[in-house]
Amino acid sequence: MFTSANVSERRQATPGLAISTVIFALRPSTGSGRPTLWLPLVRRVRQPHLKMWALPGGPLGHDESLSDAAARNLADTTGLSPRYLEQLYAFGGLDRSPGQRLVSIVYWALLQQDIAALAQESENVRWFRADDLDELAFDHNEIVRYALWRLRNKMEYGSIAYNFLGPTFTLAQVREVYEAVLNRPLDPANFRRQLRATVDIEPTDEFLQGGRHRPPRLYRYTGSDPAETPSDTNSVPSTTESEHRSNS
Amino acid sequence: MFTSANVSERRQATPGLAISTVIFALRPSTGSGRPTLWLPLVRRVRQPHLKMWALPGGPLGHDESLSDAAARNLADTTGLSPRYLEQLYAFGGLDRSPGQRLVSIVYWALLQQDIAALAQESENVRWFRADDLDELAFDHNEIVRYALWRLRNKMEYGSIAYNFLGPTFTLAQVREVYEAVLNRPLDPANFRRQLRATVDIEPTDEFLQGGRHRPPRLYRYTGSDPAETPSDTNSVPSTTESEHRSNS
DNA sequence: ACAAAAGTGTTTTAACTACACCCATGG
DNA sequence: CCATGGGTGTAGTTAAAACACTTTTGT
Repeated sequence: MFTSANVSERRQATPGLAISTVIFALRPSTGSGRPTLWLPLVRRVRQPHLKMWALPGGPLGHDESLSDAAARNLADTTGLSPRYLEQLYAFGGLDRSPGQRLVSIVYWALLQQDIAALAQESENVRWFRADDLDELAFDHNEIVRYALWRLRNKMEYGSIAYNFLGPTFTLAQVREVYEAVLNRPLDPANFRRQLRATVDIEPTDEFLQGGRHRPPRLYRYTGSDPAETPSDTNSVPSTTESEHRSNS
Repeated sequence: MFTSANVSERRQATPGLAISTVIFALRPSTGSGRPTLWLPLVRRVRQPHLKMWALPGGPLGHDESLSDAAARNLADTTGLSPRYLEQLYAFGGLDRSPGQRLVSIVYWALLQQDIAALAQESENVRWFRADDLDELAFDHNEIVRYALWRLRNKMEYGSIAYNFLGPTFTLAQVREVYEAVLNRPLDPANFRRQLRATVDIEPTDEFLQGGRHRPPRLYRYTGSDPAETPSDTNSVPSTTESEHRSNS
């Protein structure tokens, strides 16, 4: 994954540059059927940290933007393309990687729930619960922890939840997403109202059939969808979600 | 500033990597005495974009962390050290720089008001009003715009305002900072209360003398001060300011 | 008809806005 | 003593939390 060069030499003119991606998806937990947060990791096939699990990543191609590289990580490991993709942070600590100095620009991605179910798994690609991970290669545990924090944070005033869902969904499904990510129960009544207050959602004429009870109405998200980190070709992140604490 | 190598060859194994820094400081505006937002730029002394103004920056040293490099940018241009320093974003668009492909990891910094007044200026280093800049080199206009957005955003629920101020300050000074950054007037009465509600501030026994009117009380900031982007040596940003929209 | 989720209404609480008002000091 | 910024009080508004309640379906 990472071009790890000859171990031993550390003083080098240019530090290595790699792109890695934290890929989140909601999948039914093994115990209860409730959806929980998972992410795919790849087993390292070379030194350093041979055979340990690590975030998918690799060097930056000459002709791809940073986000393109991240999307390629995702395609290479899962065969899928992300519903949501945003830069997380650039990690450049001196001792992140034994051997060559390595700077990693890390992205994080969200996959649509039903599509994520199609993700390929193999001997060297496996899904893990985001909450309790074993020891990963490099500083990847810390990176995942930070990505989780960002996800939860963004969840609280964002419209990113819909990126886990298909084109239509019930309000209860949205709530399930929130509960899975934030890891706590939410009041259905209040949650519904808050969502409806957000104008970015609109009811359809359809209802989800096949449930055990009263069929819930299906809704559709109407916000400008991948409105995050848009003009990445021009390299500037978007400035959506302006929080306000106005005064006077 | 930027290692701009031989123009002409673009296909190269490793893209160039540079660190740049957006440095904000509050200085008295030329017109009114009111403080406004300024930032120092450096004039480019080589191609590309010769003689244009640009963000201070340079290559990453072998032995310095990303934030160290940003702090060094700051010291090289202003002779000062930042009160606040945080990673902004990694810019890696394909056409940011004519010639070699260049990835810039950009930091942003805040300077303490009175210390910023000591900053060196020269033929090739000059301060500009953050709000109306001429055309800068590379994509630096966009970068500054994004940094401004982040600053204003963070201002609204953060404790970063104190980084513009000295160890003690009046509440009106804090308000001046907010007004300068957010660019709108704030109600003094309500502002005071909101600040006091934030427990991170504590009154001293002293009062600021020499004003034209009733002497205002001086306060001290008590929050964990540079609590942002702390363990950068270990490369992981901090997870302070958790916003909450709790539910149930 | 009954269980359970879908969906609505209502009370309480907290936070913020707007603005009137008093206080203390320099001129 | 008066102009001005420092500082306090308070009514009105808005949003959210808590929870009781009604509706609609499958079994």
